Amino acid sequence: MIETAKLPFTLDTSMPDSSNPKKSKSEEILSVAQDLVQTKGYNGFSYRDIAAAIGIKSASIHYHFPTKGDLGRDVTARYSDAFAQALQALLESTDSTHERIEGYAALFRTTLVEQNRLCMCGVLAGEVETVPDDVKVEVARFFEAQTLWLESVLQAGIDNGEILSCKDTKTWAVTILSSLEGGMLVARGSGDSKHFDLVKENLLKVLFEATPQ
Amino acid sequence: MIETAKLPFTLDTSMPDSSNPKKSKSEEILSVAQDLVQTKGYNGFSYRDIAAAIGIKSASIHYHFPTKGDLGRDVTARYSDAFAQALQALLESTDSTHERIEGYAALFRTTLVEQNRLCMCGVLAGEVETVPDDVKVEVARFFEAQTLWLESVLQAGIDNGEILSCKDTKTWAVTILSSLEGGMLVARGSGDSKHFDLVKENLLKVLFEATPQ
DNA sequence: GTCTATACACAGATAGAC
DNA sequence: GTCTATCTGTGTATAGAC
Repeated sequence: MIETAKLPFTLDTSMPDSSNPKKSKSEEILSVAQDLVQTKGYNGFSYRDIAAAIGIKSASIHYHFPTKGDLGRDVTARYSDAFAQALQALLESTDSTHERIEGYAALFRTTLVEQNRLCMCGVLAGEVETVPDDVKVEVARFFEAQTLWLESVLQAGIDNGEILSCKDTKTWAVTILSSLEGGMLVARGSGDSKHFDLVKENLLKVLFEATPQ
Repeated sequence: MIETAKLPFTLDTSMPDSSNPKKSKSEEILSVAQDLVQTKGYNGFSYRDIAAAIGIKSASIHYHFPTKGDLGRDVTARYSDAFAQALQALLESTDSTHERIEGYAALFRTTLVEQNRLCMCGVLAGEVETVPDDVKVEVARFFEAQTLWLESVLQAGIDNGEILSCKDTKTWAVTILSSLEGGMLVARGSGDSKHFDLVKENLLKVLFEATPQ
C-alpha cells in the first residue's frame, strides 16, 4: 500500500477534455509547466510549449502568469505544497519508520519511473544561477522542508528503537535526500532506472541494518 | 595530499592574457563553455556569452564549433576524459581504498566548493531531454566510466580486506556516485555546501565502518 | 581566424479587439 | 479569458570581407 503511494499532482495528460471536475485553466497551465520543468528544465521550455499542450495561444498564458518568473515561482511552490501534503499523508498512514522511509523513496521512484520525470527542485538546483530569485527561494525552501520531515521521522525511529545506526538525524536526512535526488539523476543520465533502485535498496539496507557503534 | 587533489581542467579565469603557455583558442572556448554548462546548464548560455568571456565575436565560435551540438559533444567528452585522467592519477597515487574514495569525493568537493560549480554531467542529466543525441551519449558514457572505476576500487578494497560491508560492488558504486551527485545538487539548491560534506562524511563512514552480515 | 552584417526563428511580453 | 497582431530582444547560424 505504501509502496504504491503517489504524489497527488500527477499530470492528467490522459484527460484533456471536460470529463474532469472542471480543473481551472491556471491549474492546467501549472500542471503542464510542472511536467515541462521536470523533463526539460526551466530554460528548456517556453510559453508557446505550454500553450500548444493545452490548446490556447501563448499570449493567454500571460493573463494567468504575467511573467515566466511568476509562473516559475508558483509552479515550484505548488510542487512543494503537494509534496508536503503527500508527506503528511504518509506520516498518518503508518507508525513504522521503515514504511515511512520506504514510502518516501517511493514518491521519488514514482516520479522517475511512472511519470518519467525528475524531482522538480533537483532539476532547478542544477540551473539555479539562471532562475529568478523567487524560484531560488522556493527551491531552498523545498530542500529544507524535505530534510525537516526526514529528521522528524528519523527521530521517531530512534525513539522507538527501529533505528540504531543514526546518531545525527540531520546528517542522515540530508544523506537520504541526496541519495534519492542523485539516484534519479544518475538513472536519468544513464537511461536506466534500475540504478535508482540499487541506490534506494542499499540506502534503506544501511540505514536499518547497520550496527550502532 | 589526496584531500587537495584537483581536477586538472580548472578554468583559468585568472590568466586571460598571454602568460599561459599558449592555450589554443578551441581550448579556451571549451574552458568557458565547460564553466557555463556547470553553472547555468546547456540551455542557460549562448555563443554570445562565450564570445564575451574571451573577447571575440560569437560568429568566431562557429569557426571552431559549427553548431552548439558540436560544442556540447566536445566539451562533455573533454570533461569525461579529464575526469578519467584524474581517476587514473588517483589510482596510482595510493593503494589505500579509503584514500582512493576520499580522493574521489574530493574531486566533487573541489568542483562544488572551490570552483562553485556542479558536475557537468549531473547538470546535463537534468536536462537530458533537451540536448542533442551526441551529448546524451557522452553523459551516459561518463556515468558508466564513473561506476566502473568505483567498482574496481571497491573490489580491490574487498580483496585486501579494507572493505567489509560491500557485497555488491555495482550497488555501492552507484550509491557512491549518486550520493555525491545528489549531495552537490542539494548543497547548491540549499545554498549551503556543508550539506555536501555531511553526505560525504556519512557515506564514507557507512562504507568503511559497517559490519558485514 | 576573426570580423561585420545579416538571416531567420523563437523568446518573453504588451495592446487592444472580441 | 482568449484572441490577433506586434514589439523587442536574443538565439543559432551563415556569407563574405579582411
